[in-house]
Amino acid sequence: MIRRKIRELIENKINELFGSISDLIFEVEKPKREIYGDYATNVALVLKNRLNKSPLEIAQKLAQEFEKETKIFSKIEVVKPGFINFWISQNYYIENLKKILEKKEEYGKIDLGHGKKVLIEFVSANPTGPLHIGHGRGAAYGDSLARILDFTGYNVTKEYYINNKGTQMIILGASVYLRAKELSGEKIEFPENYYKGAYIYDIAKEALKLYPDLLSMEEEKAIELCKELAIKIILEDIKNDLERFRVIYDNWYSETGLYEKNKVEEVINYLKEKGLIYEKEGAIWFKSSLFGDEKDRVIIRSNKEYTYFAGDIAYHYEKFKERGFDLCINIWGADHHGYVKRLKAALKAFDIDPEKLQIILIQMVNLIEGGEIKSMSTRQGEFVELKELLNEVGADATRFIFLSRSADSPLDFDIDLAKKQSQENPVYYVQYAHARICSIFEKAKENGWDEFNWGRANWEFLSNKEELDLLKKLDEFQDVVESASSLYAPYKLTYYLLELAKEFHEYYSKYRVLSEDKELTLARLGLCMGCKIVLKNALNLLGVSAPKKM
RNA sequence: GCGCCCGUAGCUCAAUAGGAUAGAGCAUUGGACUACGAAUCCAAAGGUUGCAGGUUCGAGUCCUGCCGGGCGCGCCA
Repeated sequence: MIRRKIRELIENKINELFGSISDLIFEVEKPKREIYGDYATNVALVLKNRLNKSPLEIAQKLAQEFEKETKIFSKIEVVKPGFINFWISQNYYIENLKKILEKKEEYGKIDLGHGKKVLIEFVSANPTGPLHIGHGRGAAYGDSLARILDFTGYNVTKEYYINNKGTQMIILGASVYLRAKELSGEKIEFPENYYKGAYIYDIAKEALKLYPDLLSMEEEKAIELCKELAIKIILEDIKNDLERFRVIYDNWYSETGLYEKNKVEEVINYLKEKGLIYEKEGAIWFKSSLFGDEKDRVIIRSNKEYTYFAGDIAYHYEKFKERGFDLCINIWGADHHGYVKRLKAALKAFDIDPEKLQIILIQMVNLIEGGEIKSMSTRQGEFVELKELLNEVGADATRFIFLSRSADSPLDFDIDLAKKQSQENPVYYVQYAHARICSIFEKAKENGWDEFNWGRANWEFLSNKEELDLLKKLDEFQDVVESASSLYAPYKLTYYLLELAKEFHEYYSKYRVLSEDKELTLARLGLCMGCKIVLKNALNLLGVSAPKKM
């Protein structure tokens, strides 16, 4: 938070001293080395060209002004090329601790979104099989991002788009139908492109139970029934897994619904009027190449089937033009990146600013088992299900691991390591810090503390280096929240948690919180409570629990 | 062939919109429990940031070209 304050202060002073300067981009950063202070800015270096003065001279002038702010700064220095280094007064950090104790679960909130309506669409796996490990990463990412954006003042809706239309669904139905035949003793030949997973048998059994005369029906009708049943069962299974993974959606949006409402037709007609549609070789094409796509795309195939893209155009048209979202965030697997340009092209055709659609591509997940990479394919029925991770690893460790990497980085999920409840598994390191603090408070109660009146605490007792470091770390939380939100980067919080937990564990092993000295104890308990609150708030943004005992 | 992502310590990854002497964890080695939970802590060691140029006060970060890896390039989703 102090970082934001310093930034504002700099902006104000520049205005006073040099007049308003447009598009000024400068940094307020935490230097890597302590000798450069708690924070530093490069603003004088950036201003050099604008003001045609030496950076040192500019820095000196600004520093003089900042020295007046004795409540915030304890020391200010101008160095070498023109950096200004700031040391923050302990008093500031104490005030921040008081704020934490007062705000509790509200601490760290910051209004970046100003109530902007944002839709986060994620997972959206086709209901052709259970969720696997790759979907899990998208689920953890999308849900955590939703929590972070909500925490930072956005009005967030979480949505799952169900692709329940098209050839894949027919194949799904036919797969079930064939398995039903097989189960009834018929000899079958199972085509290469059908769904081979074991779950298809389960659905087939269910179909036979529900429709005893299934196999004597007209085949087309039987497949249709199998399809409907399969979608229903698989979707329930998906919902169930996601719930166990603590991912709760606001909407489950059906693709077929778009067609029932004639949305797709409407949107295609609109494009037709604009002259962006043409017919070639029996198919209907959209001139996406006019809007930055590599080539035009088919939206209605020559067999009159709509492509997935057709539905997606209508879906996104509706998101912006009818449902009124200011920002839409789609979270896709990186293997879909080729699709980005055509969807943005569609938005441009509707005069929707393509920047309003943020597509976040998440790199693949490699499953490591026994030290080897296992390959996965839904069609072949070879994949590790999310369910398996939930059963064997648990939601907390699974989420933490998924959220420990930037989306750009492929993730190796070592299932053996994830299962271990040991130091190699970082989630426990963080949770343990929280549990330890809870345990201290339990002990304190045993020792006769029945209430903690922070208002009466004498914070001067927090005078060790480790205590000041912790106070600084707690203040930093607000900056981390801000960057996690504006960069769509939940992993920033994961790293922050590990750092905070580390500093707490160090402190814990070096100093005793509970002692005969009541005043010292109360101050240290206050610091512990601050850590507990921040740990819990940060964990909550990842959707990971903060246990009292482990 | 074209497009997107990536290349940092033995391994897995950070490095905050270009900042100062590139940091963690794991693994390795050696230490610390009769006091709030040892799922913890302390210490040691580990690097030509894939290669070569360029941009500037300053490059792991930006530009160009190579090398290596992943993923795409359908009237599939």
